[in-house]
Amino acid sequence: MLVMDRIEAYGLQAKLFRGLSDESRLAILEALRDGPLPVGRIVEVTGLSQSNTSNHLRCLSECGLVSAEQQGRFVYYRLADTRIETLLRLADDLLAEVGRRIYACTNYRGSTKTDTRATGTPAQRQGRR
Amino acid sequence: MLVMDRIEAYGLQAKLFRGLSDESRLAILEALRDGPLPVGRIVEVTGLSQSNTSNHLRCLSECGLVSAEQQGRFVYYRLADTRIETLLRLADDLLAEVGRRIYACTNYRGSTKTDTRATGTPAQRQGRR
DNA sequence: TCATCATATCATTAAGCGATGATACGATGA
DNA sequence: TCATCGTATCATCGCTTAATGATATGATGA
Repeated sequence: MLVMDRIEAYGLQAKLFRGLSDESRLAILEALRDGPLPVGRIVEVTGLSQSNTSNHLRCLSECGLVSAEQQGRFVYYRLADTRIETLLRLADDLLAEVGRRIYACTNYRGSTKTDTRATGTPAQRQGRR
Repeated sequence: MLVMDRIEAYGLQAKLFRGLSDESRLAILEALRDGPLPVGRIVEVTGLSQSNTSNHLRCLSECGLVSAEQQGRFVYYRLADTRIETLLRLADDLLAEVGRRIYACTNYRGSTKTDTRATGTPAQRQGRR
């Protein structure tokens, strides 16, 4: 069977991986590994701006990667499926082997860029408070 | 430990997932599941253009997802690690559950777009030959 | 009701990145 | 050596999309 005939199917996989292909979203998912958190807490932990965090959460939520639950004026987010963790761990395993090469891969500037969130690195911002 | 302190680490994961977040590259990886193939064969199977295929192969190769081996004037590509297959299968599992939502997710136009490779869909192009 | 807090939305901007077409490279056989 | 085949490279273009700042929405308590 020609792969071509099923190329449409890759759209979904591509979307899933695209959702996971952003440092900020990965940081959010990681933050949620230990359990549900309200948005404000996610903002603190990740160092992302409030609107940026909210945008990413909407993205993750619409894609079914996280789920939301309102409690009072807080909205708690949690990982929607345990397999998301599994996927992330498997990626870690793979990275243990090919990580060095991926690091050297210049096709995607995403991870090599100087951090553009707010000003300076998250660590720097943390120090400034 | 604040996730923030390790945010740099997500760069690698992000890159890995970004490498997997493209329909064309997924099609190429799928094509290589059954064993090594020369570039020309990949071009046929996926319906991608030659230069486009070559570009993606370079990307995948530099990131360590596929490996290349020259044989005569052909260059055979293969999956570099079995865990790549595992990762793709796990993604399939996850998609079985959240696939519908991801399909409805409009944050990424990538997979919903009308196919812009060459003219028309790959299937249409195949029929034209 | 009003002020405030927590979160969401939106327009804008700048950069990322995939596809293409032309061209270069390198191996092979005549 | 020359023509050809298989593959790689490169510049260019247009769409995609992450981040920001301002603003809106909605819940809560005084």
